[in-house]
Amino acid sequence: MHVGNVRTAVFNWLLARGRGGTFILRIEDTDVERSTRDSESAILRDLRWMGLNWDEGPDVGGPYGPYRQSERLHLYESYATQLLNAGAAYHCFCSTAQLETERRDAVAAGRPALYAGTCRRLTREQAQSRIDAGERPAIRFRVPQGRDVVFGDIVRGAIKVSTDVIGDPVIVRADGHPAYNFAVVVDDALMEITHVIRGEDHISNTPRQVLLYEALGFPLPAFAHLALVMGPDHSPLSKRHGATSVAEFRSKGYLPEALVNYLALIGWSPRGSAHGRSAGDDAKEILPIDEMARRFALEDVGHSAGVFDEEKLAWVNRHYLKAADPVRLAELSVPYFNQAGIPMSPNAQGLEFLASAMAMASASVDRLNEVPARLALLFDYNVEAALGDPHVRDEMNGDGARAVVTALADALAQSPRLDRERFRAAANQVKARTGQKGKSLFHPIRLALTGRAEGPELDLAVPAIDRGAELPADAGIPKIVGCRERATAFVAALER
RNA sequence: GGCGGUAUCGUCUAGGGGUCAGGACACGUGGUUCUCAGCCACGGGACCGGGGUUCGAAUCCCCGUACCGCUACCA
Repeated sequence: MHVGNVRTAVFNWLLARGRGGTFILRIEDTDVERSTRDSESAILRDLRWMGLNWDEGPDVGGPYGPYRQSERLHLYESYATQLLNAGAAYHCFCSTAQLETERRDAVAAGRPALYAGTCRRLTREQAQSRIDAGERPAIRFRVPQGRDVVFGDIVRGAIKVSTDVIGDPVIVRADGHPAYNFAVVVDDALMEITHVIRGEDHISNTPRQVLLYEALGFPLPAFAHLALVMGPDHSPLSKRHGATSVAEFRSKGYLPEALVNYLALIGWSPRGSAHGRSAGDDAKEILPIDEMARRFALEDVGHSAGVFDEEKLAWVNRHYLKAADPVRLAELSVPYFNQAGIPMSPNAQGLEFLASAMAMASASVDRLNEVPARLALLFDYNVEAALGDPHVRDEMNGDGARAVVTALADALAQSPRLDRERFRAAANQVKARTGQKGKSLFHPIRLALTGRAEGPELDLAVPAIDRGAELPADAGIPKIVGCRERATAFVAALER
């Protein structure tokens, strides 16, 4: 599912949930080519992951089923027949080639490119005899000429279109499948849909549909057309802009609540939220989905297209990462460790350990896929690689740094596994022995204990390393070398 | 080509006849007595153009321009 489409789903969901409405999932699978089992299950999977639960749908059923258009063919057929009998629709035998020629001619002549009406005046007898002769016609809706169709749009206000620029649309294809514009009208009416909220690419379809509602004697729902989501170059968001599908954002390690929150912010802001001279609590853009539902109003939705900004998505994601349950984060991170070449399948104890180490990653990372890099210092401690770095070598050539590391190894030699207090005590001991402080004290310690010049706070990292070193082999976590062993190995390597 | 839609910092937006045009992301600077990230503070940065209405227009109206959509027996 494309994020632009889920955003539409988000707005629908928000309205339904905020007003005690019913959120319905209907599968529009009248295009046999494009509609597959996979595409349907992918939609369900993405929607579920996003937390956009539905009250009625193909999987849960409901009083207005079935919820797949492919299972409602008899309904469309019956309404098409009704239209045919009323003279509001007619059979069309025109070939695609003929249609194409007519369209090109119309454009060349500066006329609107619409159906020429060739079969409009065929009598029912003429049509019937051609059908009997084996021709397979489509069914077109007879658009009344010379009047304006006006419909209200909650987002944009009244929209008026002359029927003179609307060609007679095909409502049933030659293969018997209904066309989109027809199927949705029948379904929306039968399913008693009150609000049709969709992308603005459908606004030109709406007049045709309004005409169909009229011809069928159905009451009109409320319409709301949402501006589209664009890429940074202001063209429709597509692959070349990077990730575009829910599945891709999921696999990059965005949290669903963050994606939902961010998507809702494109084209909508809570009334008065960003308003005023100073930012108060109301100015918060971080809003849990239920809170958004409570505040959501279609009237507050913007009119113009919005550019999808992954930087801002990442910012929103960070907020949710910080607030998330560490155990959940630990579970979600496991696949990323495996991808990153840190194979693991933690049991409960391993997970608990991972969760305890999560704080040093979740507060400083944009996405879950960055967690392994942030926590790699736990698992791959490599003295040779560290000393192979010219900068590290350089720093360790200083007498001060050398003394710090040696003193550290000494201090840790007798020490039990470090927790935060013991680490501080050890650091103070080194400080007293060497006279080094601040950066020239802690940076060599960091190098010796993590093998890296940068990383999480040592107060967090050091205890995590030693907790990991105590883990039994069956915890499902790669073996972790403790700080004592690291310091010793580092000094030894330095002396070589 | 025809028809429809849209136009406030780079981006998402608030506002709307008289405002220092506000906030958020991003960016820059400084702080956080180990680093990166984070966090905090401060800073630069916008009303598409032209007419009209009005004492006064970014705001209302018209035209233009740009962008987007539709113009399918796709949805």
